[in-house]
Amino acid sequence: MENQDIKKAGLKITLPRVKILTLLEKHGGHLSAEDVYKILLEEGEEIGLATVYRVLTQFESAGLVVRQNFESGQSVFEIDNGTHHDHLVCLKCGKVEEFLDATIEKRQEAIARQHGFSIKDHALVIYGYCNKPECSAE
Amino acid sequence: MENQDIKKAGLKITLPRVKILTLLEKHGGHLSAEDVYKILLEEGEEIGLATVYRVLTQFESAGLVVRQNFESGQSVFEIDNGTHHDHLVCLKCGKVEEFLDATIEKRQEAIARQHGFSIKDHALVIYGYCNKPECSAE
DNA sequence: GATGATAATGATAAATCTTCTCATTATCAT
DNA sequence: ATGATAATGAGAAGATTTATCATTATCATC
Repeated sequence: MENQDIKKAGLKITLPRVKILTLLEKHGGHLSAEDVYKILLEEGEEIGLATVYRVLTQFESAGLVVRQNFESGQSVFEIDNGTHHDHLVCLKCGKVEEFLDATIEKRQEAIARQHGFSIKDHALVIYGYCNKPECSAE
Repeated sequence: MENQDIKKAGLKITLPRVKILTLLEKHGGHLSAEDVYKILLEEGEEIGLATVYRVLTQFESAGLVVRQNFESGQSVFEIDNGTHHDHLVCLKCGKVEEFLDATIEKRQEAIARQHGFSIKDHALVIYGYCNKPECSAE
């Protein structure tokens, strides 16, 4: 029940917040603020773009969603289900796949330690061409 | 001699291009287009911001420089010395350190293969706090 | 269930980063 | 030196995101 998540974050339960969180859960994928705005408009919801940006940032602070900065120039958001993962992005069709590799995670910790960094976060994105016929060529 | 690099890229040797490439080599670090523009202005050069953006993009296409997209929201550029590496970024002071880990590189190849992706590029950035006293405290 | 303090919304303006336009200027092969 | 062509720079414009602020909704309390 996503309403409880919103409340736990110290935020009031409002229609825009419920709509946005529900959409992200339903969609499952990686949506930009503009994506969220357009989809909600198409579904007949009345919502402002500023509200979408504001709510997504609040959800990020609250740990409800995770922000990803791919090369596209705009941030995309996905539900934070608690399991960290990295991304593979197809440069042709934009498909995003997720992966988690224990070896890489461990090495990162070691590298941060070697450099005297206390690791806070990391972003690993592999860019390439997926195996769809129209993408694999190039 | 950087003039040869510019020529090899199929670009005419112009003052702005030489200035920008020289600055990046001299500085060694990671500069944004705005950084490059300001530094050149301070050095008394006459140059337009549009030219800086244009030239940096051309240099990127030519493989002379590498573009990095950190969380800052703006692209930063560094000379491409041919040796790929990843980055550690301090969230407090902005310090950037470089590293290369063979294990991680190999695992990425394997992961891309497993997912049917032909890997084109990747970006790994570890965010954290460096060991300077003013940064290491959370 | 009504009330009121407070937070949230949405339209718009503005900030930020980057690219485009186009008249002027510089480069370089001849 | 000349001329075809590419490059520059100033400003406009585009794209993404944030700030402003009057109006509206939420929710604890009565």
